[in-house]
Amino acid sequence: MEYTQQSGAREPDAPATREEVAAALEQLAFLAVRHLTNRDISFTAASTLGRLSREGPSRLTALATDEGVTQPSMTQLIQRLERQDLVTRVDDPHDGRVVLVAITDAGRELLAERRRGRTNRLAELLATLSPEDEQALADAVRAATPAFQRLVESAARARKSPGDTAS
Amino acid sequence: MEYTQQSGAREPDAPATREEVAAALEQLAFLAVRHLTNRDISFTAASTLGRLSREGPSRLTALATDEGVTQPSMTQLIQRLERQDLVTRVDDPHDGRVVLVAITDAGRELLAERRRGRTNRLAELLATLSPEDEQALADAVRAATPAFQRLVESAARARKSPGDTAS
DNA sequence: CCTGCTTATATAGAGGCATGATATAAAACT
DNA sequence: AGTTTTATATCATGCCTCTATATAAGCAGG
Repeated sequence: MEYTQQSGAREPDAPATREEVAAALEQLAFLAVRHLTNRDISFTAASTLGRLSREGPSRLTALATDEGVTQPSMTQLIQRLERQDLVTRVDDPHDGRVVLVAITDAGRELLAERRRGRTNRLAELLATLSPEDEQALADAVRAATPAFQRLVESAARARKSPGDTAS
Repeated sequence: MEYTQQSGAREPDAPATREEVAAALEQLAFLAVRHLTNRDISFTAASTLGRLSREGPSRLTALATDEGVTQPSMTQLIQRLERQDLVTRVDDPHDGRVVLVAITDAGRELLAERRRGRTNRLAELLATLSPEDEQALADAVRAATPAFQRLVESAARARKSPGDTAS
């Protein structure tokens, strides 16, 4: 714990505190969840499909740990996705225990479809803003992207080695 | 549909497109769900509690429509929250049909606890960044906040009057 | 007052999604 | 060969959501 927990009133020119950034990111997250979420498949399902799309066929247990769910949860999820023809299962010739899960073309199409839907909804939302606001938002996104990218990577690492404060 | 759907290659100095903003928000949503989510209660449960905290006792049906779930879903959710002593139900003296749902002190405490947890986790994450990255993120958040605030309000209005493209 | 319409909430049944505990089977290691 | 470890599956349970339907209170007209 090396950050300082500030809670008093701030001067007008003071830099944004971590708490400010946290609050803003939180609000952003709520917006994202409420307006960019498709109801068709679950978050874990979408995330797993995306992973299979990026990284190719994977073992069940690897998927489970990467997605942060238990192995039985992943088994069930894969069974459902299989029923929907979004993934297929192939036995590993080198190891009779493992099952390799691979995304199907239908799975890829679903991912693309979801992405289109999200982008369109967001575009509609952005279209309600004034051009100045939209520009400000776009500039901020541009400016923040590299740092945010590293934040996401750091977060991914944090998941692997759980030095977290228990929650 | 008055926005233009751009999809070609972009010049290096081109302004951020809506697709870029969408991608950024998407990544943020993933980060949020993976790292800012407490497993104790669901998203809808937390959001409903927050609403009850902000807006005071409300009818079941009003909560359902505001949260975008069906009335039976809200009935069940409230039943669960009631079992956990996070909300209470009071009969409306003016209308024998309605049940007013109110947050309890325990509910408020849970909200505060969750917020503390999220902020702390995010602060830890931010602390892993270089000072430059953290500054960049803070500056971007500051710059984007007013526009983003209006975006959130616009989004809230959009939920009320569903002129959406079906998804 | 009684019939019928609307509104507010509840119940029933089904499926997705997660869990912990446990079973099975293949691989690996004495 | 026997034991342990690894990979996956199954079971029972609970949350969360849905659609369809039931109950019950308010409301309107005869």
